[in-house]
Amino acid sequence: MSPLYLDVAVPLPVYGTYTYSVPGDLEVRAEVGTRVLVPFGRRKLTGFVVGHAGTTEVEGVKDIIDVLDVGPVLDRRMLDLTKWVADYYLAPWGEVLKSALPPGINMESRRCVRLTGGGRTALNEGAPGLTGRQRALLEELADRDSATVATALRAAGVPRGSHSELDSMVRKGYVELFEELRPPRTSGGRESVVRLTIEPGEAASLVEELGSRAPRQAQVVSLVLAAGGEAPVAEIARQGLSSSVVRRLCERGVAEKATVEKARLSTGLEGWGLREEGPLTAEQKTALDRIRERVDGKEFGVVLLHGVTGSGKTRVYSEAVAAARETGRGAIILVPEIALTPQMVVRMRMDFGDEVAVIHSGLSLTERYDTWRAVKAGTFRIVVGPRSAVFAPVRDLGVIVVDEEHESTYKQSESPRYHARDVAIMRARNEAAVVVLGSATPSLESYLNARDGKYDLVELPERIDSGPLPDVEIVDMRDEGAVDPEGAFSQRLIDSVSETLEAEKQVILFLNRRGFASFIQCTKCGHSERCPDCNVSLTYHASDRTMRCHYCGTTRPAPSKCPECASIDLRFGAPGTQRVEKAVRAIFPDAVVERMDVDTTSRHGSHWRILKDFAEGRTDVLLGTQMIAKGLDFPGVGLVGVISADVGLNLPDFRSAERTFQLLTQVAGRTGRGGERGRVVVQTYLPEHYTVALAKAQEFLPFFDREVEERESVGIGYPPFTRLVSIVAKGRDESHVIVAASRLASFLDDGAAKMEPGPEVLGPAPAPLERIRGVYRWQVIVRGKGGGARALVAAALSQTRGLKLPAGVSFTVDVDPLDLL
DNA sequence: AGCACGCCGACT
DNA sequence: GTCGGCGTGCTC
Repeated sequence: MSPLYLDVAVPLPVYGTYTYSVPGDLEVRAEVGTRVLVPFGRRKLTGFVVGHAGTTEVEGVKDIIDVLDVGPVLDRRMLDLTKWVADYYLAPWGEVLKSALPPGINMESRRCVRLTGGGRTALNEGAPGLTGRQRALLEELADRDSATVATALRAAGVPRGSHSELDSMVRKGYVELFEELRPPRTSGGRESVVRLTIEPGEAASLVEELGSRAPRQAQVVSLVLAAGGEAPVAEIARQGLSSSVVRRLCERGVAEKATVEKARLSTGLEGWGLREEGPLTAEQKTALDRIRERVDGKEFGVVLLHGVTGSGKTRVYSEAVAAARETGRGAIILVPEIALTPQMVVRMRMDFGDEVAVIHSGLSLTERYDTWRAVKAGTFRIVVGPRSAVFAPVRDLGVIVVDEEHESTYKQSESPRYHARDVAIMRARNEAAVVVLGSATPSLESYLNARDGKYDLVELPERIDSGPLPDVEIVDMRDEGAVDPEGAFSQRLIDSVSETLEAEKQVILFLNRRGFASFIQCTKCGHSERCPDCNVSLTYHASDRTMRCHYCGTTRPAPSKCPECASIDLRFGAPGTQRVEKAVRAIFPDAVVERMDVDTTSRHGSHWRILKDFAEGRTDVLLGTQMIAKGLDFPGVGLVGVISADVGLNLPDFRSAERTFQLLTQVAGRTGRGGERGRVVVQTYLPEHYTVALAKAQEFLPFFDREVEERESVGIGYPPFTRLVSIVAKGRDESHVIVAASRLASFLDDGAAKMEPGPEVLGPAPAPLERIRGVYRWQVIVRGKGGGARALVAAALSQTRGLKLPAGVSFTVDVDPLDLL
């Protein structure tokens, strides 16, 4: 008995699923989990079959056009997982499904335009009676076969949204519109490779042996060796070597030809040779025992590894993956940014060879698709990748590693706003797998879960082969003050930089410039105004000279003198990296200075160029934002200077202390890598702030305890003691935005009153970024214990969606927001 | 997200 | 009087 109707989720910001009927000839193929091409309004797009229905109430049901897959691309588990993500993060299921699949595989129709014969004639005759724009459009189209309507109009300089030029051209018969259905990305996905069948050592001596006798064969062997034991035949041909050379090698029995899935790392990071490693430390062994126990028992569990970089976390990850493989299971290793973790890629490659697929931004859409298919097919059993790799279709998953689990890159900033670590935990729960979280500065929520026994906690001590902890000096800027005209440097920091440069060591200057918010701070006592209810800095609003709390909306007039010490010496904000660069160049005219922030790295590759120049000693002073806090090791660094530790602390956000501590710890770790004791100088107006004071000691635990206290004590508490949902109303008409936000807030208030325990509704208040490009933003925050806040918002949204709201206002919902900016 | 329909100002 | 701009609402 075939189902009559399909439930189809579409990848659009619409909620719920759509019902389609199935033509008889497609009934067998339209299984749950396949993608289907469906008519949607005037267009066609790819939807996902998420269920079957025997009957429907919906009128005007349309037929699906086609089934795009042979067999489901999404199995039951993946459907369940994505459904959970959609429900939990209040995101459309179709959007989640789309982001769980490789990008670029979905068909969609696009409206395209091409020149007609008449149009070409008109153009050749000088296009009489046409406007300049129409002419430009024809000329543009004459150059190419066809273009999408949008591209053609843009190229011809027609303002966005104006179709009249096009319409009149169509009427004249010069151009015609047609619909193009972009096909899914399919490529062969396979390629022919040469693989050495002998050991690398053996191969190396073979190169010598062949030497001048068979130079071509020697060349091929060394080429393949350099490529990591396997190289595409096409690559060898590109070097001007004929295939007969390869054939000889195969006949010789030292190599073989094979066809493989074409998905490999193209960065040349492969290395040979086994690293000499001692036995596991006691702590590593403990961690591994915990992991193995569960992997072997096919039991869900989470293990948190707390240890600094180089304390051997990567080795534990590798052993965990090995444990999974020994029982025939696969693994996923999530990394915050693949470009910054080449060591992880090399390590996994070395330990697991061609079982490993690496997903990185350098892959083309085709390569991503091919990799995904190969993972699904079981060709790869281990996937290393960023956030989205949590959805990799690894078969029989045994282990998920989340490296640097506290990193905010794991939270997607666009819909669906999921947190890859949390999705990983949910996926592992569903598939009876083990999650290994690792960090030197764990997130408060993970550490708390560990402390409370929900996770296994394993502390890894400082690595043995490293130098002593760097010496951290705090410069109290209230006493010392800035001595340069740009207001950036204390005399002590200038002296430290001079000494370091004289000793021919390198300097890193760090300035967390993420702060957009101007704040008012007293230069005498360091006081900055905070909200008594929310324990966050009040933000200065220049427009009406007020201080406002962005959580609860409290407003008070901006002080003209410090409320604590009555000083009138108040300052607004702090200098940014550009201003600091100017200062550095003025104070140290002979030093080679390089600045690294979003502005200097927008050009492709400049990121690497700057880091490479610094790593290789061509730069004396590297100045930058948190970009420089992560990634590569710089053994030549003698000093890390933090221009201001305060910028992050003054952000109106409950996580500002945690972020600052993580950043200070990370940036301090950039020095002392060469075995010598490094030096860190931190400038601050808040030397007594627990974050700064405890960062000096570089110990996580005291900070954790203190921060837990802070979070727990503010009202009903901040995460992880409560959970937040942030809703931002956005629109061009400020009064409409306020009305919409207020109405939503009262809706939520009513709902909260009926709940036990009732979540708390904060706001509406202007978002810290109150207006971006003419769009006003007002925020409502719901906080509650357990799933209360989420449930309340879900209920309110389902009602407000049918409710008449002021025109031109949309809501952005963020469940478990990492920040409230 | 597209895409169409529908309602108000400057021109043939 | 139309053309053409942009807001409002729907898509099984």
